[in-house]
Amino acid sequence: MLMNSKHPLLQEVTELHAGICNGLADPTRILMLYALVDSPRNVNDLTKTLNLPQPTTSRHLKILRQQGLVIGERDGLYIYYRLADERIIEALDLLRTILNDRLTYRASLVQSQ
Amino acid sequence: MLMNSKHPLLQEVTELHAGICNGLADPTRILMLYALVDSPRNVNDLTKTLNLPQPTTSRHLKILRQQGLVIGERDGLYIYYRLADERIIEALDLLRTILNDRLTYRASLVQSQ
DNA sequence: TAAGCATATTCGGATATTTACATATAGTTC
DNA sequence: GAACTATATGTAAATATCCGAATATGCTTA
Repeated sequence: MLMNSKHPLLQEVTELHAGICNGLADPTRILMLYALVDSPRNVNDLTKTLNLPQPTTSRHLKILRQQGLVIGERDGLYIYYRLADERIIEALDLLRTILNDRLTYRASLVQSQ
Repeated sequence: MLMNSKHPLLQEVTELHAGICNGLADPTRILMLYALVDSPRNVNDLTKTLNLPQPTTSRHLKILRQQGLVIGERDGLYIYYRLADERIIEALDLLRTILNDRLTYRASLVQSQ
């Protein structure tokens, strides 16, 4: 059961919860997270894959890091980023499925006209 | 498999995907969605439950509507809002679980000091 | 320690988001 | 149609976000 919104702890946890969602709320960051599904990648690698200026990659990675969505580990010259938790992708997939269903439904409406 | 980020369709779908996440990326809206789990609620009801000014409630509901997260249906004087899809809560729960695990882990570190 | 590559940060401007307060619209009932 | 209740929108201020360009930092190897 959900507590009253004035409850301080719930408030704080909900803010963290929203913060995680906020980390996901950008197309570039979503592409980044999916790019990390198979294996860790370094910044340069991501930069090329996503076709971005390198500072932009770093900035988005910082946000993902701050929200605990990715973990970066340095190996010599490179910093390899990986997903902090596989369930992030599960959640993204779930939302993407909702979206797909919606788009498919719209497409079927067009079809039947 | 993920296509190149230059692909126009992927780009568009990913923007919609990010839009959905953006709809979830606010503590008030998260509380709203959870408040709708058991049954539809009208604006006044939500306003009181969440302890908000009524225009604030309406504005957040508008965003949730635009992202297809809730559906509002008028019944006479009231507009009842309900979740557009149960999987929204599934996704939120999944993310909340990740958060809980993280917080629990931190708490256990404190405990063992 | 100098050079070089990988990554991060800073700064600026443009744009978007959130909120409060006031006001408007929509539907109902008398 | 006037009064009333429920909901939505306009406006303005505060705050946050995003990006490009320039620059800084970190690590490695010579």
